[in-house]
Amino acid sequence: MPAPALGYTAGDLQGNPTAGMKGKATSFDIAYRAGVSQSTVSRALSGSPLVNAQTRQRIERIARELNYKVDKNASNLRSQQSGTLALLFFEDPTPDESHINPFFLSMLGSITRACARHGYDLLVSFQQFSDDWHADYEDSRKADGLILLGYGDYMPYCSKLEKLVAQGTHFVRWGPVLPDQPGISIGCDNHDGGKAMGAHLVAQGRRRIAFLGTITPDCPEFLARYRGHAEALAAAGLSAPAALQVDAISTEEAGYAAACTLLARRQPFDAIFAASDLIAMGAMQALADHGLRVPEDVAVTGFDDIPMARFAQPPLTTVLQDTQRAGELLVETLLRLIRNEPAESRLLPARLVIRRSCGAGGSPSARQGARAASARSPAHPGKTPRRRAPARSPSAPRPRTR
Amino acid sequence: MPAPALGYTAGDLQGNPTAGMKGKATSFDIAYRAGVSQSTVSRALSGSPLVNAQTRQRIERIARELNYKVDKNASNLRSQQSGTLALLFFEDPTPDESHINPFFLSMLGSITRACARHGYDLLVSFQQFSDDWHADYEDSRKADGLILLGYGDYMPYCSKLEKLVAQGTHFVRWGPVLPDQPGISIGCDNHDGGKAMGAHLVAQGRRRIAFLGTITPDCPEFLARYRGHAEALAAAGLSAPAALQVDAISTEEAGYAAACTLLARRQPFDAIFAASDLIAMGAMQALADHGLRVPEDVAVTGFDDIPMARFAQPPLTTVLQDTQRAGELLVETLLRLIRNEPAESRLLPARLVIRRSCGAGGSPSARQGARAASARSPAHPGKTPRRRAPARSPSAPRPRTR
DNA sequence: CTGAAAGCGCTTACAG
DNA sequence: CTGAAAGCGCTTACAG
Repeated sequence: MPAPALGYTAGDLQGNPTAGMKGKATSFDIAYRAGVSQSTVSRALSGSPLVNAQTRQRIERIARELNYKVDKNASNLRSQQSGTLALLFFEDPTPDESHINPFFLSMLGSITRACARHGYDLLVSFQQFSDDWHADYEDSRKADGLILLGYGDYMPYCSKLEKLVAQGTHFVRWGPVLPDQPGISIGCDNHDGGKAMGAHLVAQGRRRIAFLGTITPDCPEFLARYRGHAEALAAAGLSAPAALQVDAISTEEAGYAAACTLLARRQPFDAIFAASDLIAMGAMQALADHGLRVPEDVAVTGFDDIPMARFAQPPLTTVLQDTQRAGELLVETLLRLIRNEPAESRLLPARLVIRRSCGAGGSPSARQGARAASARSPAHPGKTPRRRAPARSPSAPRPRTR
Repeated sequence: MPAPALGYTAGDLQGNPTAGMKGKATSFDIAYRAGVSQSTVSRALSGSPLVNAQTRQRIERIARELNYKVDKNASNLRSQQSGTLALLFFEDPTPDESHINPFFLSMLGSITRACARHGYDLLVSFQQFSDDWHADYEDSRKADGLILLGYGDYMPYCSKLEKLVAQGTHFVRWGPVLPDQPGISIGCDNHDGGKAMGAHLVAQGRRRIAFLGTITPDCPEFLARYRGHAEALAAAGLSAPAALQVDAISTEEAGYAAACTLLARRQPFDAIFAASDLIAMGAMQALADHGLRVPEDVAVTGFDDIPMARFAQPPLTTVLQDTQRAGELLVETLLRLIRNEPAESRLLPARLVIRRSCGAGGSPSARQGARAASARSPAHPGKTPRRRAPARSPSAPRPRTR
């Protein structure tokens, strides 16, 4: 019996396209039906220019008919790359079953999309700091590189980053860009954002501005926001007294507690700059529970512009971190690293988003009117809708005396 | 020169543990150093009981020293499974760069954790309905099974599910459990949740209850909520008039628009049951813009209990879908499918979460008092905090006349 | 308990 | 433009 012509044995491949096919089709099945070698099938399907156009079409048609998909495990093994990026979340403050920080969730969305655009898959994993995460993904060839996301204690984190660098792992990290940072980071210009917010509150006539958020070196992002803020105050001849700063991690609970602590200190204040929106939401809750009005009694602002910031009552003035852009940049940078192209750390601009919680936008009297009107008229509708306060309305500083 | 003893050539492996190692270590490297065969290394590291305890320890130590990790591509290729699940999101209504529904984000969190608990990786992908998603992941052996998540037009979706079933793909889907559903679904008991909410609003004394949310068969989940609601009304001798129902997909924008449409119809109503929290948040915004108070003029309730529901002003009464449990069940069920164990569709109980937006909890007079007090006293703190309204306080029905 | 060997399904020099 | 061959790094019968 003569040896088969093209390196495969006919086996049970005769007959109609799918009859007799056990399990998934392989490139040999396609080759047999197309009357070419398996190499040619591989080339045709991977878009190699070395294939005759007609042959390619025939192969593609057959592949479609057989519902053939290249086996990623085999192709990855052979080509020594995975076509996959791994996203590692760190949730140090909330290792329990609680909800994930919505800001990171937004990042997740944009990273996922960016990966898809670049033809990469995304492996997602939630990590504890104790985990031996630094090695797993790239070493086991599940991913070509890592994206690191999450607040967290800075020092232990840093030493893990060094290990990653030493191992030659490809990674980018979302976080503050610091001088002696191991590896590459993409972050938001926290200092600038904090400064803009401080200046804005001052322009609104606020004079005694509290800051809620941990400002130890463990929390370099909050620290940078605080420093920018303090700089803006100083520029206006104001100070950021220690009595008006309370530590808080980025949760509503911490924000609530921090605001209560602040209130218990009995120091007058007319504004709260919270280091994150979550903290701000908790603080607003606490203020409401103490019978204080936002922004009439206390202006409250946050940082991040998470989706629910718009839906706070009143809508929360905050600093937008452009997660869309961040996700794209993170993925792009990581891909450059993987391809051994030059790549560098980057700071994304922070943008002030002015809503009503800072006292800008809809004036108090308009609010007052609305309230009075609504008291008169229970739910029968048809009134002309009040214009929604535009997100970025210019706002005259309201002078305040304490 | 004698042939090497154990099937590998010494190569550049002499010297200290890592010197001379090009790239990652392989099981052959470990075998060489441990003085055993590569097979034994593989067995030891995969936890086979067929390995001498001492040998195993030696191998494990060396593997640690060399920072060795099993190559997933190779092991997956060989064992024909990936140890990975794929999570496919469908975002039909919002194909743009906008934010993802926070409810699904919560699910993502719980699914990720459930996967980790079971030792699986999670591949995440956002899909358009047009995509040929039904085949890709499992066929290319990137995942052992799929988790399908997302609202969406029901009919086209359904035919894709049939295709998946025909192909023998392992998948579970989050969504309504319907009689002639292809494949396995895990969902929330939307009917029951809607009924509970309807009954609750009636018990609060509300009589003309609007429903915001699309109730065509395209949206079987909203439809089920609506039907449960209507059933509760009927049980109380009330009706759910068509004039008080407005279609809306699950976004704040749609909720805002739907509430405006409702108001423009000039039909009296004293409550809005929104088919989702996002719709409810938008509706509350619209009501506020029309000078209507929640809950004094209109009670508003939602569905999902997304994180920001607690932070609405007033906090939103809603129906909790237990995403923690759902994620776990989704993963567990899929794993059973993959292992060819019996598995079945399941309905998770819905739980009413009572906050202030429905008129229960903190009484109007208390609110009034708080407001008056706050008007008197600008931000100097130290007052006794008002008790936060307990999440599930028993509430006497407040009679209402229109 | 251990080793020698086959083979998972590809990609990619190498040779024409 | 195409084919024959090697080999990616494992797992797993098979034989002792």
